[in-house]
Amino acid sequence: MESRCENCIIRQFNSLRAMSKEELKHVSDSKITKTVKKGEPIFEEGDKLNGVYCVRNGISKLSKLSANGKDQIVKLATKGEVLGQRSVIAEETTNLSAIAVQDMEVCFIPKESITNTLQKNPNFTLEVLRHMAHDLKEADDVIVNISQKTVKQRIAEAFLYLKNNFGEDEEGFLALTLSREDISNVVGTATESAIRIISEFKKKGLIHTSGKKIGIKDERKLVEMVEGF
Amino acid sequence: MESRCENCIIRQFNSLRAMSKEELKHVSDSKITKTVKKGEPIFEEGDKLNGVYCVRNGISKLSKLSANGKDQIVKLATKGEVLGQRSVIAEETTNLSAIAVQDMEVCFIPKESITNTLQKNPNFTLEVLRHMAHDLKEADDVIVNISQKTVKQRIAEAFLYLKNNFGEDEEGFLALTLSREDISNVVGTATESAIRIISEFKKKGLIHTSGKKIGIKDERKLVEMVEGF
DNA sequence: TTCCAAACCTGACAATTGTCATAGAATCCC
DNA sequence: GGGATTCTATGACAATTGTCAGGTTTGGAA
Repeated sequence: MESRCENCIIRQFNSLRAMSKEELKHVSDSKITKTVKKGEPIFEEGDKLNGVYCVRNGISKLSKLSANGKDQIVKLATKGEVLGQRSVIAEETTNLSAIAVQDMEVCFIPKESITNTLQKNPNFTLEVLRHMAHDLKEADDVIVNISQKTVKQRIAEAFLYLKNNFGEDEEGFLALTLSREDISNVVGTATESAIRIISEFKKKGLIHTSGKKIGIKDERKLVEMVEGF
Repeated sequence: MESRCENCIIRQFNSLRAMSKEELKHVSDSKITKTVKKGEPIFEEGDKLNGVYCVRNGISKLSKLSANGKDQIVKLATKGEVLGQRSVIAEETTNLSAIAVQDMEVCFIPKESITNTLQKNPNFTLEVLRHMAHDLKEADDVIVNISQKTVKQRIAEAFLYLKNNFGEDEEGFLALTLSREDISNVVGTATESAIRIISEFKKKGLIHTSGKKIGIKDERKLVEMVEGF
């Protein structure tokens, strides 16, 4: 069991790689490793976070509750991503809930380690800034997609996204299995609509399913659908 | 005519305030002040930006073209905001177009001044980071609103937003007058739908209009509508 | 294994929204 | 000032999407 941040490979994927040896050591000494079971929250909307969570394993959905009682999933975060950064930097309660969609292993890093380094190590700050710039661009893309594409297109796009970002298992099913409700919360539609469209895709031979698992059968047609043909 | 950044009040509202005297001097020496007429672009989606633009006056819409040929307005930027930061930091072409919706005065700041300072002045970097964290949160909110609220609710919300952020003129009309098309691009709907709903609001006495100008008449009802009553 | 709850699925219908067509109003430019 | 162009407005209709109301299946706990 690898328990020192200095030796943690995950670090290479996020802004922690810009930390100095000493800073990392400090982080490692103060961090707490936690396991989170599927369905359990890491934190919830409105929480005041005392640190950030570095994802070592598993996948989390970041969602926000809307006035009508439905969750909107804003992002899916996987290994290497750091959750709660925005909230710690802005010194605000978090605007999102983070809930595990798979069993997870995360490292809690107290905010002092982060804020100290932010003030002293410009490379680290810049690295964090770059990550946030990337997130912001992705958020802009989501806005455009959600407002200008039909539900059908958004669902097709979601499947392609899942394949490209989380891959497939040996049998050709998407490695990340989401419930129909989660899918509908990603694309921002009613669960029934999502189910209906999934059935339609199955009938048309675009995908195949086995229980909750979904496999992509005709990627090209899905791409065409996303692009509006 | 105030032309030195050191003396520019606008600076107090953005991350430039975290710059040192010398850094500001350098920025001031290298900046170029431009005027942009209503309807003209400051930059367009896909441009490689050689710097950022600090808004001294006027308002710009930040938009992105979707596959179906419609623009989606992602943000309205006013006095004090810095445009193009994300793109310069991520060293990518810009993902958004910035077009003036009012006559504007902007200062172009070459990216070297920015990137140099980012590497040397952690306070500045942190300040930029805070601003971006704020933008990201706002983007999350937009995602939830657009996907979970009806067009009617989003239009009501847009009017309230315009009032709160840009104020009203002496006669009680919203100070920022947008075309019906821009309004529809803010809320992500067809222009005809936006027009229809505006007419409906007028009939119900929620707003009054005079040409393109729109004034809020019954703010409480609008708020209730946004919240789903 | 069996039972229960949760998740999935489908139909019927209504509400919302987009599209197309057309006409009037405002604005710009010569 | 007048004509062209763009913006606003409205009707009619179709397509999309949401809601409600049932079913069936699945998965996990007792």
